[in-house]
Amino acid sequence: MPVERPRRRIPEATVARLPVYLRILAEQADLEVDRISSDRLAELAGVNAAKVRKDLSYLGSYGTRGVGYEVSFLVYQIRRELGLTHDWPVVIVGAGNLGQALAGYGGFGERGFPVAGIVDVDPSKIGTVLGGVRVRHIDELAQIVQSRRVNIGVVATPPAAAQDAAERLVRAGVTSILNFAPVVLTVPRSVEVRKVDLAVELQILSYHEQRRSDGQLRSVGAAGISRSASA
Amino acid sequence: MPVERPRRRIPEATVARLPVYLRILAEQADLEVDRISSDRLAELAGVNAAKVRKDLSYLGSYGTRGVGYEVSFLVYQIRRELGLTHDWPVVIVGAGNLGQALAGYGGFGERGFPVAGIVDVDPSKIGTVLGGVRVRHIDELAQIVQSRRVNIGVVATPPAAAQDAAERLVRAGVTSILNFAPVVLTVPRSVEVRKVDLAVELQILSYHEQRRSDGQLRSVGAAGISRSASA
DNA sequence: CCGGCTTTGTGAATGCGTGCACGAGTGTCT
DNA sequence: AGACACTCGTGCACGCATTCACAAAGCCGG
Repeated sequence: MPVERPRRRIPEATVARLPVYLRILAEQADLEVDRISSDRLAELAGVNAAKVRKDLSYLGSYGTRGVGYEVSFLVYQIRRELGLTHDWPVVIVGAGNLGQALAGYGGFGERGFPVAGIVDVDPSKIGTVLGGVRVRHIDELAQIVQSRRVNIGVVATPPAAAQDAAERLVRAGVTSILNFAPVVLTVPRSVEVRKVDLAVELQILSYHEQRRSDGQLRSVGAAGISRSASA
Repeated sequence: MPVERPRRRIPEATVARLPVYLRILAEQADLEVDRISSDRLAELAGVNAAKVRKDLSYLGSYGTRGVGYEVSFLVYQIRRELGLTHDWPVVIVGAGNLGQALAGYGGFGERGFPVAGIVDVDPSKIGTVLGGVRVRHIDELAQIVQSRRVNIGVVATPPAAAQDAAERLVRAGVTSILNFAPVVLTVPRSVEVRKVDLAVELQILSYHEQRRSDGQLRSVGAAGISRSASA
């Protein structure tokens, strides 16, 4: 009876915000703040206060009316709900530019996602050490996944190799994939995929920039747009 | 009168998918495919065919009933709508692990987002060359933004420096920001911000993993889950 | 030129997410 | 003890996004 079951299924939109709340709450805890209102948390998270309350209500009624939420308790509850009570080792496929940066980025392990292994096909890369982890051959993937109980794989290969990487991960037993390659991965429905695509993000920004200038300036010299930009 | 005005405002969800369609269509064009149906495009993009048609209908009625869409024409229309008819130089703030990877990642310039500059505060990094671009001091930011007509800034600093970086970008005249730092940026409403947060993505995956194992296995040995993993 | 086949474009139904508004607790001060 | 100020939890209404389903439109073969 150590844990209560989550009352209901938590909406995806809420799941996506919980990590943000968690980070902010952890910061507040470091600042010795022990209680926080939905208003304040909303402000720090850049969202609406009602949304914060509704989001948190999915975890249970852990606030106190007239007072707010106890920071450390909320941190605990969110961590529990997100499954962050233990580490989730990850394996990175692709030791190129991006794979190296990911491995070198310390924040991974700190935040509960230690790099259990990095693999690549390129023999020249194998054996090099990135962020304290030795690059191994991709054929060792299954072995790593099984011995280290890895559930999450990261695809950091060139686009052409991404689908193959994903299939290898799935065959090895991985059930969640974070995909950095600009490719739509095809995987069994039971596997959860999230993608991070820089080009897509930039193109979305481009759309808004284009729209901004469209129907405004017709003059050719796109001079100083700056100024009047106060926070 | 060279362009028709976009008929209506395009929904954000659609804007986020257009880049995906665009990439796929460009690939198809390379494969000498000159016509494509919404069904096929939906399959390649991993979405519903009706959604593809509705999305494309926001650009105008560019399909032919009974036939499909002409690939090259669609590519042109989407590029135009996304504002990809010309380059958008970007400036990167932060030449650390991530900034270096971003600069080194060639795909940036190729896709219409050349790196106009990289800046950092750390004197030891200034002068080094990343991906063909020399790292300059952050005080030169405004000068770079203005002389190169930069509208898009990338924040690749440590968390503690991100807000300051964003403010400097805004003051320099940047109107869109892509934020890689795990921090909620506060900027004027007129500035568009998109964030890419690895920790958040991993924590979302963690949630689903946790949920998967919850209420299922009570046994300790989490053996081979693989097999039966066909696309 | 007609009938059948294909595929688009879109109205309508449904579902999901957001934000308001307010009742229901809680703490504080007199 | 009672009144007041504060803040949570949530019902409700609204708007956006997704999906279905079908009429409209184009192609082709005979």
